[in-house]
Amino acid sequence: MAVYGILLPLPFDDVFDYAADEDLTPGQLVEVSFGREDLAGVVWKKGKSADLDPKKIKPVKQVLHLPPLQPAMMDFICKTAAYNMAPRGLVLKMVLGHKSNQLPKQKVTLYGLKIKNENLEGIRISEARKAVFDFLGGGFEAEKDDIITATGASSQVINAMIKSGFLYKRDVLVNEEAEEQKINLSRTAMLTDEQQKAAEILVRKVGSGFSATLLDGVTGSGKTEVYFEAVAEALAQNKQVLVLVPEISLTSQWLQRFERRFGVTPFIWHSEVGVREKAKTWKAVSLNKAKVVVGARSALFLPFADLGIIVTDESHDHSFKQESLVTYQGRDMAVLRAHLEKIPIILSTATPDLETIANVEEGKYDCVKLTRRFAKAVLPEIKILDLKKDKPQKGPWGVSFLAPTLVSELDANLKRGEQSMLFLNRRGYAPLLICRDCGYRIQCPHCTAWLAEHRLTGELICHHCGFKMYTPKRCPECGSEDGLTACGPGVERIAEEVRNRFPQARTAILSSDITTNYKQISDVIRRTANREIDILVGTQILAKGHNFPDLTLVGVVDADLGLMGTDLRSSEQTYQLLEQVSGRAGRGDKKGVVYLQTLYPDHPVLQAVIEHNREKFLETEKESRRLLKMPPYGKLAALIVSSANQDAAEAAAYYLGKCAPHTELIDTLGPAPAPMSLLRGRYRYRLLLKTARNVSIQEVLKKWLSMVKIKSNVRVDVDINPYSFM
DNA sequence: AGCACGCCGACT
DNA sequence: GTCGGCGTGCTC
Repeated sequence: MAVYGILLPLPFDDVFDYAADEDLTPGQLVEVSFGREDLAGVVWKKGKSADLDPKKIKPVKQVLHLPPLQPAMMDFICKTAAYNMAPRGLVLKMVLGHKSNQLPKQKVTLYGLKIKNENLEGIRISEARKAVFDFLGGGFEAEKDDIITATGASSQVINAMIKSGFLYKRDVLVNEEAEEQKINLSRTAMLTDEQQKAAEILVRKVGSGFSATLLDGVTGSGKTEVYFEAVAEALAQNKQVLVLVPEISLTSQWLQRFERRFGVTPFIWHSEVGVREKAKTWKAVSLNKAKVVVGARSALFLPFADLGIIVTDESHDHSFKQESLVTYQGRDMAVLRAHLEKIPIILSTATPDLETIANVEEGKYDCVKLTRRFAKAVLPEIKILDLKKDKPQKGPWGVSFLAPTLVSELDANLKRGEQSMLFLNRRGYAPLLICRDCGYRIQCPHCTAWLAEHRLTGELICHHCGFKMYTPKRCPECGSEDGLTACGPGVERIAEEVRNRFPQARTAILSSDITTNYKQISDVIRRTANREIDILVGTQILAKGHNFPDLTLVGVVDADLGLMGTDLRSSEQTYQLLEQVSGRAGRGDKKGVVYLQTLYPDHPVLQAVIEHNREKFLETEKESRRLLKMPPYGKLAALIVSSANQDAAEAAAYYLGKCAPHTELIDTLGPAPAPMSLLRGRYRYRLLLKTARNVSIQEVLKKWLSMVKIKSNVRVDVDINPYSFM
């Protein structure tokens, strides 16, 4: 009986000792009992790690019939954990995925709708039940857990629905295996000379070890088609391919382009994919049957058997950063994985961030440029609308948020039969309700934030913790009947104004709280692409890589949003966002126009956007980062000290601050109450650690944290290279 | 993380 | 008297 160290998918950095009589190899997946539950774990090393009573060592229950993790994958787990200051077990948890694919399950029970959505008349339906009906509409089947997470309905609601005959259940064997993906490589792409040259450079990287290449192309230049060539090359060498995309841009549009090129649907991996499907994909990936996977950042932790290339699409996108459980920047971890697997990675974007540019300038990354838009398309003209001069005019529906010039241009565009888009990065109807009579502002009980009004659902919602309440009729403070007034615009309010001004136009809203799942988002995007929509009003989602050939006018309702942020990346992010949004206009053969509404027409970021002058923006931004010794010219880490008990959080934060290292190369700031000083019922304090580039910030953090005894009701979260300081 | 154990306040 | 709040400690 030999003892082995088994890494478990739990928040521990160390392995646990188990005994086995057969010979085990590191990387093998095993089932063990831990406490009262059974878990899948990974054999990490031979020999015992802890000095404990041999009677306590439990036996390995069984070796799972799954391919073992490869050494590069185990190395990736260790390095990801070390870099992000997370326990290795938590990184393993991301690798093993959802619980149900960790242990082989015999069967799984799926639920579907027994009756059609349309036949619901005369039946009283609660909010939760309605969500279940919507989720399972169109013959969709899902596991109970998936229905619960997707709809927020409780399991009692679902049980009641089964009992009263709304849902049927069906048992499915879970050990179904995916067919090997057959890729059609005989197709070829139509590329311009510039694209062809870029593609050739990328193709040559495949199969020649590690390399990182920035594919830097203006919006609409056909980056996707270019990196598809490198994908094709990897597939031709019979290697696997991983394409990482921002969570929301994995729409049917992207998939259609992929299918047109390769004749198959790739395996898809993101948060809305069901447990059963994930188990199938996980296995197919580890058995080298899945050749191409497209997914959100979590797909990076899939155990590929023979990976040949990684692509990150829209690689500047901030949704590659995970901010919960293990905090990591998916794009950076993708580069790390490519390095360990000794394969190329392509970072594709129109708006690279400063870190990536610095890596190119230092020769760590290669760079391939695409400077021209595809076919006849040209870059749109960008015009600034000074809201101080071009003041929005009140209408019979109330306050206006659109400058008269923008209104008349929208009108003209509508008359020409062309499409328009209005962009405002703010969900709901209004960001805040204020009482005109007593000045009271309705705040979230769990966070330092106002509650946003959502008029479509009649609710006030906290955009930070999800707290919801019905919109009160009277002011909760003074009881005034008509005092509550919506303050400022959200997309719903802009859409309301558009409908009032242009009742004949077909309008739609694209916002994560109205279009809540991939199906709905894809639907709006499809209708827009099919010209069934005249004016599309939307948030963030609009900025992401969609292709609407007939869209010729883009209006940015508030270009200043984010310009005044305290975040070191806020001007970079605003620049990227405006550039990306502008990039939606004029992708077909008609020229596009973009209007930026602003109160600060001379702001350098806006000036750089209208001139399409990225260099100018980058130079000023680099200069200020250099002066502040901020990334990429220094390293940065944030410590968030939080507790349900305010005194405990404050005490711990000040104690950390007192022990903070200060040297020539190391600087600490804080503690200060975090910008969101109360979040989800926890009081938060923040400290920032800044070091020179050649210092290992993780080592400094480790030493610092080991000096301080933190009480158990206080949590310290480390964020390496923080994006948001919230 | 998840779970049990255990020690104090509030309520049928 | 008991129910249940969460602070503490443990899992190989």
